[in-house]
Amino acid sequence: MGRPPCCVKVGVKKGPWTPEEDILLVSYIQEHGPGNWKAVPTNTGLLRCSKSCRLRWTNYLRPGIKRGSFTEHEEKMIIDLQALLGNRWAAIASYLPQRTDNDIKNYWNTHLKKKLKKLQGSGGGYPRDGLSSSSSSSSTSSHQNSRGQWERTLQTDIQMAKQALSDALFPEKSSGLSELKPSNGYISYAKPGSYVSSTENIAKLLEGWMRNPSKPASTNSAATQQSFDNMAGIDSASSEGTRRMEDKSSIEMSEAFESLFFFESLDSSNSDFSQSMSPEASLFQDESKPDPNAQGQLSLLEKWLFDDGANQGKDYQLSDITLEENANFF
DNA sequence: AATTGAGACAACCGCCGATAT
DNA sequence: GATATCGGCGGTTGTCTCAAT
Repeated sequence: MGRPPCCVKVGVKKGPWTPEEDILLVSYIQEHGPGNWKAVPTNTGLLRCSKSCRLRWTNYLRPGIKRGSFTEHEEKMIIDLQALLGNRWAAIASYLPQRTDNDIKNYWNTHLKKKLKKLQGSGGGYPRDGLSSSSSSSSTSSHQNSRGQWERTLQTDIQMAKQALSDALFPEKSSGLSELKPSNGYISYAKPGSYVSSTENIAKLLEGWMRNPSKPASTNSAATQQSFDNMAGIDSASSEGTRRMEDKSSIEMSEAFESLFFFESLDSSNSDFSQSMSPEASLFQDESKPDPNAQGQLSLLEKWLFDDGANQGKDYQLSDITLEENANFF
């Protein structure tokens, strides 16, 4: 018995969000924090369903989202993580905290699928075809092979995926098979400070909407400017949204909306924001200080990745890892 | 300049698990 | 325990942009 759709109500607006709607939503969340999405349409007057509000926030408006083209490093991480985790985009996104699961899913479907298909056709490239790693290949082979063969195939898959993932996550520890040099110096999990402000996201949206923003006198603090500078540097590779905006107007808009969209909730003391994130993603939320738990979980992952020696030769059971240790990861 | 097709991505839909009643 | 509700996730679709013709 499925649930009825949440938005059967007549009068619920669909389609692209307008800047005005975005402002309403962001203002509300700035005041109340994310969560209790059911109340958002009621309290804001938005003619959107709660789900739509949550999605808009999660995929577009929330702070720290990086837009634009994916770096080589990100791309490889996605491929490797997909091989390891399957189409669990939210889990994959937790390793790329600046990217949303929707973005990663889109990128996979539009770019990487084709790329991997090509690579597979040419017989080179990445060790695993992520397309078939999670289910299709395994299930197909399960029909063709005996159980033992299937298990061996799976073992090989796991080992290869682990190797690929370790290469991507810990290039300094890898065997150097696939040295990656992120073009922008972005290291996803290791630099909590790489989180960026949402101002540019909003500024992009609001371009042309407000031509004469009244510049708040107190918004040009060194901290916020630094934040924007960092963001601009990080996001310099982005093309789609950024190229539509002149640098000057970008800065002006960012300054104009700095006060509106400066999220105190980014502070680690605010738990609402973290609660709105997936457990995985919240690992990366704290800008100011590394999360000891995150460190611990990374260590666990690291341990698993590099624990081959100890486990090789033994009857290695994936389920041992996934059921127990993954329970700690996710 | 107009048309068209492909690519990119924002948004929707339906299902599931967790939780409240 | 049954049911209703909510938030979250993954698959899919719709719309927009841009390059090629």
